[in-house]
Amino acid sequence: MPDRLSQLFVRTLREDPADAEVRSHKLLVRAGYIRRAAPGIFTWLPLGLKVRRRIEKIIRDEMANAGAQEVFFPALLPKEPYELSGRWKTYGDGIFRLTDRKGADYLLAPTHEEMFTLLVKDLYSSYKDLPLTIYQIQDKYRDEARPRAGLLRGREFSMKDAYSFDIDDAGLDSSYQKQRDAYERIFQRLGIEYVIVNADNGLMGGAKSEEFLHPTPVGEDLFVRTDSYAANVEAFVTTGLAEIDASSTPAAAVHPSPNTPTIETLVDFANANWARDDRKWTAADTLKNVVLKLTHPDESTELVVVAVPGDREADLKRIEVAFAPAEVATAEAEDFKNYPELTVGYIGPWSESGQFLGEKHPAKIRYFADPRVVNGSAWITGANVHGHHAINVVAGRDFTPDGYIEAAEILAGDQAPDGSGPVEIARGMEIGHVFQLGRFFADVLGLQVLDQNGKLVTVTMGSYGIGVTRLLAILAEENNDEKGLIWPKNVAPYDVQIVAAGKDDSILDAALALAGDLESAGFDVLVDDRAVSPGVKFADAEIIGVPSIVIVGRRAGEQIAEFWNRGTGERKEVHFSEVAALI
RNA sequence: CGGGGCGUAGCUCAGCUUGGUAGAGCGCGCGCUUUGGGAGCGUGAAGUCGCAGGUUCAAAUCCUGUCGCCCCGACCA
Repeated sequence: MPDRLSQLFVRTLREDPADAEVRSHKLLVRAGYIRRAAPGIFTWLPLGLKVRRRIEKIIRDEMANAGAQEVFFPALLPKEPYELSGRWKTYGDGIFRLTDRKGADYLLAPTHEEMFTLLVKDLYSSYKDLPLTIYQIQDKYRDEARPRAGLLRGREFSMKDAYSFDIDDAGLDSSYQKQRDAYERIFQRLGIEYVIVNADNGLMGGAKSEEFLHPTPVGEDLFVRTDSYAANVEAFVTTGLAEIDASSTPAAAVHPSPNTPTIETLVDFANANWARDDRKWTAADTLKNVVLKLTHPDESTELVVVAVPGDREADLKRIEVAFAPAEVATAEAEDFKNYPELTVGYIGPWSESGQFLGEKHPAKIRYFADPRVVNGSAWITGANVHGHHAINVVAGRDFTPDGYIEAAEILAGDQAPDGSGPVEIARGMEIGHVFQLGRFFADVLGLQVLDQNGKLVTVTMGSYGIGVTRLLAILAEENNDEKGLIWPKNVAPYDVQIVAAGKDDSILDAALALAGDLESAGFDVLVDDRAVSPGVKFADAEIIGVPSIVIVGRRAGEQIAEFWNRGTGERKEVHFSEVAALI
């Protein structure tokens, strides 16, 4: 029997919910697909579940094509595996923790690397068992500091996570490639635009890491791209900077510089008082020294100073990557108390007696610089004396950083590392992530197998995730108009929605008969059999977004219906027998 | 965690400045009419005004505290 709208558990809303901001969130709630249960946590109604199942179907298809087998882990897990991997701690407030009646600690899994690793360890012990790729589609839990945008960033979300297990790096490369290919097919089948970008490997080390980003203004990640290069800004590597010949640069000198609290005022002051012959000073001539507080995994803290050219902001995300696994925060007044060497507002690598910042220099504070601070570059920077700046402070001559890290923000127009020219910057939402974990989890959890020589070797792993409910939200975000949702055919909750438009019983009978025929022909059919005015039915059909709508009305007696393409808006009268071919 | 906004009927909101009978639209029930674009008329049910304390003869409204939600930022394998 086709589903009848009069019986379907759904209620459409005429107005946008007050707590929704992004389009997908508003429409999914208004059209009766989901309901909010708690911040970032949603209840799924029949329509929403149907779409979700259809997305999962496509993912399962492609996982099967890629030779991956489905398993299913609990969402509620004991803490021990996570203690072994260290993530019970490193996840911090990001996981939901709970305690059973005996006082034992549990967590709602944010992701399942440990469990997959232990399962394979449990069952397999020979190289002959490998390679293996297994996956699950399971709800994940993360206690996000701020859930937002409905399904796009929830605290409970469905994710397909796959893991590959190989004996050697070549095997890992091959398993990785299979999943990567599968991801491309999945996103293509779903009609979701994506870019593959190089990503940061995070805490777990490993070799390759690539993110599938969907370019969208509601995205949370920034990425850069050219025709041939794409990377998350976190993974962008600055290259192609040549050393500068500083042999004619005058010696560094300290000058008073009152009332220059910002880069802008400093540049103005420099041009007014230290004018140079060849050109004006610009922000790019100043060196900004940012004081950061590192919190190491053992909870110890340390202040470090990071230098970036004054015309760029320091990018904390990029810096975080460089200092991982330490956590990075900007230093606050409190933190400076223990560091009287630091003259806030006038911090610099050099003072009149020579290099000042750096592990082996008077301040004993580690000093790092962005690669743009090339040897020979000359800077206006703090002189470590209140109210004074130094000019012509030359990198490599007057100071040498303890190390170089990617610290400055990336700007549109920067050169791509592969030489393909200036990059553009865009916003994207992560929809998939493939990456080579390597042996991190296998090491800490002891996943080893015997190789051909009878020797124990540690297995190498890959991890491959796709956010299922996030994909659904993105599909809703991309496929709609002012009237409502417009689902792509392969994920729509129904193939066709039949609207019985007219009060005569014969119209409803004809609609039901047509529905029965279409269902027999293999279509998933929804019939609007309600005793409401046609306007209501049309409006609901539009917001629900089934791509093919068939109106059975005035000419039902002649077996004539109107076929309505929700996407194009095109409507035309056709004989009942022709409907199937149009769906 | 920092900044901003908001909690009044199932939903979207008004009322609060200036204290005095708790409202509208939509939705929901019933009756009649209507049936190709959220239809009409009549009638009805529905609210501890987030919570707690205080001021007052009297608090949705003023004061204090507290909880929650949304947005921006920080954060986000």
